[in-house]
Amino acid sequence: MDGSRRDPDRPRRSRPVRVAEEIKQWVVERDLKRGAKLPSESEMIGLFQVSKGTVREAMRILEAQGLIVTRTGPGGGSFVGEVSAERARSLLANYFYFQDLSLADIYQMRRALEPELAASLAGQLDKAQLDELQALAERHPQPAQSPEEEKQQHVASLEFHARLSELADNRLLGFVIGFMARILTDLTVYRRLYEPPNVELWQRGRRHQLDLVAALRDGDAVRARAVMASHMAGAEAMMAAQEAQIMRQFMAE
Amino acid sequence: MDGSRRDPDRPRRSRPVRVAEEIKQWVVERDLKRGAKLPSESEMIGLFQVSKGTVREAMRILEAQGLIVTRTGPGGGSFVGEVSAERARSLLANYFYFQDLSLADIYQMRRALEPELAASLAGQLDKAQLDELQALAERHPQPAQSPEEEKQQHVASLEFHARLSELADNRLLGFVIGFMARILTDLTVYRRLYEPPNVELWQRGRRHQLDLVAALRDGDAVRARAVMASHMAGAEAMMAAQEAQIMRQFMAE
DNA sequence: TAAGATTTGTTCGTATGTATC
DNA sequence: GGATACATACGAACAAATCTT
Repeated sequence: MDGSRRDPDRPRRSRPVRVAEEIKQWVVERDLKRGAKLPSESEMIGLFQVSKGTVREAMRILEAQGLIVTRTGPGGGSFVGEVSAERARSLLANYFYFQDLSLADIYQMRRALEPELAASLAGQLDKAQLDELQALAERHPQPAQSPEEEKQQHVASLEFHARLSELADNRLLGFVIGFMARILTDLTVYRRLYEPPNVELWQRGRRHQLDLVAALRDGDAVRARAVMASHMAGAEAMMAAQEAQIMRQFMAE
Repeated sequence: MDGSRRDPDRPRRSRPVRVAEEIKQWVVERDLKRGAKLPSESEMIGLFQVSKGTVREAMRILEAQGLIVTRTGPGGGSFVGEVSAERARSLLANYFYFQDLSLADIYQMRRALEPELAASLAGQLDKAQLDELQALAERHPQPAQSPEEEKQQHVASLEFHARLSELADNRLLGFVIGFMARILTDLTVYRRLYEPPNVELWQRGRRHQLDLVAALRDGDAVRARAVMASHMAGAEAMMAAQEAQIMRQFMAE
């Protein structure tokens, strides 16, 4: 009887992967914070009794996950590096590359979450933040003259939502909304989305953003929520005309 | 004048990282699907004119992101591998390790999303799925006798929500809810969460799950949404007693 | 069962690049 | 500019896993 036979479904983890896990644990155990220095390559070789190549593969694994950053030169080495929101979005986008998301799916989420964000932001922002949002909303006062301009304006509108998401106190709520804004932006930039410019709906959208900033300024959560809900309903109607579109792209880092 | 000076803020990307990006693009350009074979190590060496070590580091990067899997032996090599939901959750958890999420944040999201999921599932499930959910809800008919048992029951309850999330047609909605269920499960298992067993609230939660399955069976979206909303309100009250808890752990793969 | 073929896995020695002092 | 301390990259050799015969 050999109890140590491994499950053939779960392939044997290679040494670099195991070393990466050990390093991760090594960091967690010591509760190292962002910027803390990890042992050097040669120290790792001694610590884990593996060759340089194996250590380097392990480091690349951690680096790909955004957990460490590496610098050359004296005083260089590997350091604990906070995973950036941008990297997290990229890694998550890889997952949805295979998932056949539709625009309807995204708008179902936005309908549920964006009003919540709007309400939670009322009365929480300082003047500079409110002014910045207002400036974003006030760009492109004129209706688009060409499909290209239309595209730009739509990206700008999504930027408004992305900025809003960064201000969220609830980082999970902010991340999910920012993630959706990014997907929609990529779709707008790389694909032709919103082909038929709909001037009237566009104007309503712009109006909504300005109304929202006003409500946030007044600290009126109820109105902020209502305005955003109405905005989402309008945007969704804009989508309804579009075919169900599939996300199918690796998104660059 | 040297126009090719690089920005010192954005460190030079190492060769393995660049090769990984090229391979990724190589795959996207050819629209390779899950299971498609990539060039062998030796072919990569020729293709990108780099050493074996560099190729291997590049492969580890892609592997860490879940984009490829690798097998040894004849017929082995690297293959396009769909990113699993489990891996996506792990990678995202790495991000939130640094983000100071509170239980209040998670429950704000659940309040907004779980009722939406419940409503969208009404009338969409077959008998086997409904029976499975019912079986999950019917576990632990008796109130917990010990803190340990209490913990087990709470994990089981979260399993109900996790299973529900897998059934979602909207993969983004399902993923986010599943992610939260996982975080809460980890917190329950690794930390002492819900220390004071509250029998009454627990019973209400169990009742809600059974009511929800019944509503789903009837295809009654309105009732499903209402039941879930009530369930979330109850669960949140359960949380209110708890201190604001911080997520602070790398979550294992 | 055993041998051979194929492909990834791991090590080591050496050389080069890069940033600091 | 030179010395120093790191990571980066290469190439050759050997080990291990796995499929075929």
